[in-house]
Amino acid sequence: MLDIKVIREREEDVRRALASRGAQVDLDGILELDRRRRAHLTEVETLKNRRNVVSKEIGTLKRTGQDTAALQAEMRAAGDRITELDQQVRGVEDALNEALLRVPNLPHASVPVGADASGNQVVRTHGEPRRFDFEPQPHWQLGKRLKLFDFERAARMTGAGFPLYWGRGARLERALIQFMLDLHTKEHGYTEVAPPFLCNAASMTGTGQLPKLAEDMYHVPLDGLYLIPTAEVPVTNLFREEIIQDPLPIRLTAYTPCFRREAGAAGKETRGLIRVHQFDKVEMVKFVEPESSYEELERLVKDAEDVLQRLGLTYRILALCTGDMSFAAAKCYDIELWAPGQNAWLEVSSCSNFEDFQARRAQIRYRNAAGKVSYVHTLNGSGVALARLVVALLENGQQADGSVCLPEALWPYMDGVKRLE
RNA sequence: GGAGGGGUGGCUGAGUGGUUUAAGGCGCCGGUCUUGAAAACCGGAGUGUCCUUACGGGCACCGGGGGUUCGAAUCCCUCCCCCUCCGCCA
Repeated sequence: MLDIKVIREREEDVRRALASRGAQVDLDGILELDRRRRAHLTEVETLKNRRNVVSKEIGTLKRTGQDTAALQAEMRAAGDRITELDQQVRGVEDALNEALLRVPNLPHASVPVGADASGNQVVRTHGEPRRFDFEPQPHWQLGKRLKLFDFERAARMTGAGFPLYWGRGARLERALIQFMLDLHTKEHGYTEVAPPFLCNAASMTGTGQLPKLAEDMYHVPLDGLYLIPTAEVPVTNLFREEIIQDPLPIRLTAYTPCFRREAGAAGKETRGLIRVHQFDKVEMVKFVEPESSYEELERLVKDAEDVLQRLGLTYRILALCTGDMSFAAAKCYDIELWAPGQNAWLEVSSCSNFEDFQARRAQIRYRNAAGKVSYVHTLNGSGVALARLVVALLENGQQADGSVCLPEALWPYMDGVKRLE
């Protein structure tokens, strides 16, 4: 959420920044609500002041046995008017808040300007796409022959897009989770947390999934809960409505499954594991002081890259442009893996700095060096998302006979199994 | 799911309708004293928001929301959470 004071005082800057990301926002309407809110407040608070003073006076008069009927009658009328004005204030505040919750974050000055994904910039590429002396197969063929997963049975028990891993496929999934958590906790300085997989509406609003993206989530109306689309939600909301007492930065990592309805994506990239309704992911989340958040963003990307480098995979880093960034991000890097069976790059991580956008929504604050309470900056990034990581491992490690060589870093996690065959 | 007990500031803990502008204690910050520290003493300190160039002032906040009243931490309704016991259960 943007600070209404910033909108009020730097209206033209805000307009320009929102336009650069192609956002349609009724700033005039928001500013008008803001004006009305303040005008109403001034009026009702003057009345309340009078009521407080007179009520105290009534108390004093009554103690000395004097008649207060006239004053009480006057205050009753004032009370009615206060009730009326309070309702107006609430109405305006609700409308203002509702509008502000739908305004996206402002892009950082370093974000490339562009209208859509074609404006994204390749920051760096690591490794070379592997050359094959045979026709590389897509992962669904490799996985079927090696009995790593069973999409047909999973579709029968649940539905399309809910993968079922089998045998060494299931083991590979678990091994990768373990490998990534170990790396982040033992070498990158993160603390592991294991959060709930469902969150309430307030948490979903805090990180920015609600109100705009409701149709992208699985909802359990009976309990008012949503299945998490990413561990970002529970882990960022860990400190919701708190003034954090622990020293910053706080770096957390969590494994969770992720659930996404992928509304509107039907028929697109739906084959195999590329786009699914449930996938596993290891996430990294940081709470930092504003001064260091961009430094922390670069470190976050490095921590995600380390996973891929140790697995010997070819990837590239994209700086997303203004028009392609997600709602809450001020700056975002995507990491894409090369998948030879698709002849395409697959997004396996999105590393974002939200600055104080989520912190303001979720009321996550800390005391700065001067002792003043202020909003933290929040960041998160996948480190990394599993299903597509498995795709890249299978397609890059495949041999002419259809077997798959696993990178050395995984051998200890696979009981020494070096090759799936 | 049933019954009972609770939710007050960073922590602890008083407060059942009007000098409560939320007592006291602990912790915290500043000062005096000291070579330094501790102790003691003195002082300070919440969050949000509105008005104001500033100085300063107002309003709101005692788990959330609503109500009664001239006036609510206090009374009423409702929801949430925590604790104890019972039931069920991996």
